[in-house]
Amino acid sequence: MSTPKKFMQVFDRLYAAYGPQQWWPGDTPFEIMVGAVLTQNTSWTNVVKGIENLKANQALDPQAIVDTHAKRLAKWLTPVGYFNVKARRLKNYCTWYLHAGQFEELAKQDTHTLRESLLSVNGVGPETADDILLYAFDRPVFVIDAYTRRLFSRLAYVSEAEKYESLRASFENKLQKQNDKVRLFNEYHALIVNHAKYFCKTKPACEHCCLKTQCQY
DNA sequence: AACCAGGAGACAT
DNA sequence: ATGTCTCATGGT
Repeated sequence: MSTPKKFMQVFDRLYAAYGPQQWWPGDTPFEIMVGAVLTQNTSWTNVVKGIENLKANQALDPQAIVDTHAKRLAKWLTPVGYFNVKARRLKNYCTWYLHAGQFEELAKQDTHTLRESLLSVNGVGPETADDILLYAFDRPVFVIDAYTRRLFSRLAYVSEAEKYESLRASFENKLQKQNDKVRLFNEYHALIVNHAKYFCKTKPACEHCCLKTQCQY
């Protein structure tokens, strides 16, 4: 149905409109991992405040997070929203992360093994896992999020009902022949998220406005 | 003042 | 396998 060329044309238009995005916002792989968990169904501006709180308490560290009582952790995560679940999820993640030997050991694993291991953590679903794989471990996986679904279903390149794994496989397949997929996937997902600011606000959305820099409808 | 944000898990059907 | 509910603050 949609050709690989179309998927690159969308990328080219987004890149031409917005330029390189310099993702993921975060200084270290671990900070990226924390951000990936905290941003679940949450705006990034809220996540920043939570990460600032962690930093201010010397708690942007896996051992510190494991050692911090959930109640105290949740308090730091207040501005993030879902602070009780996310405190629990962060602790789950950090327990796994420390047990697995942190970045150095995990970086030795092949992408599939690492992905399955990430998904075994309670609180890490497919999108969070792929955020971490792409942005912390530089693996060529295409992240599917709500914006990706919305944009490409509005463009009628995919159906709204398509499931996560199917979409991911589809995107990765369409872009298989591109070189430097890590960089491409990195920019592509970031551009889609950035572009979401300009999504058509009308309901139902018009089908053709979603790739214009400024929707005038 | 409703509505949504860079999802995921528990649970019922 | 597929729906529905819950989690929660902050910005429009």
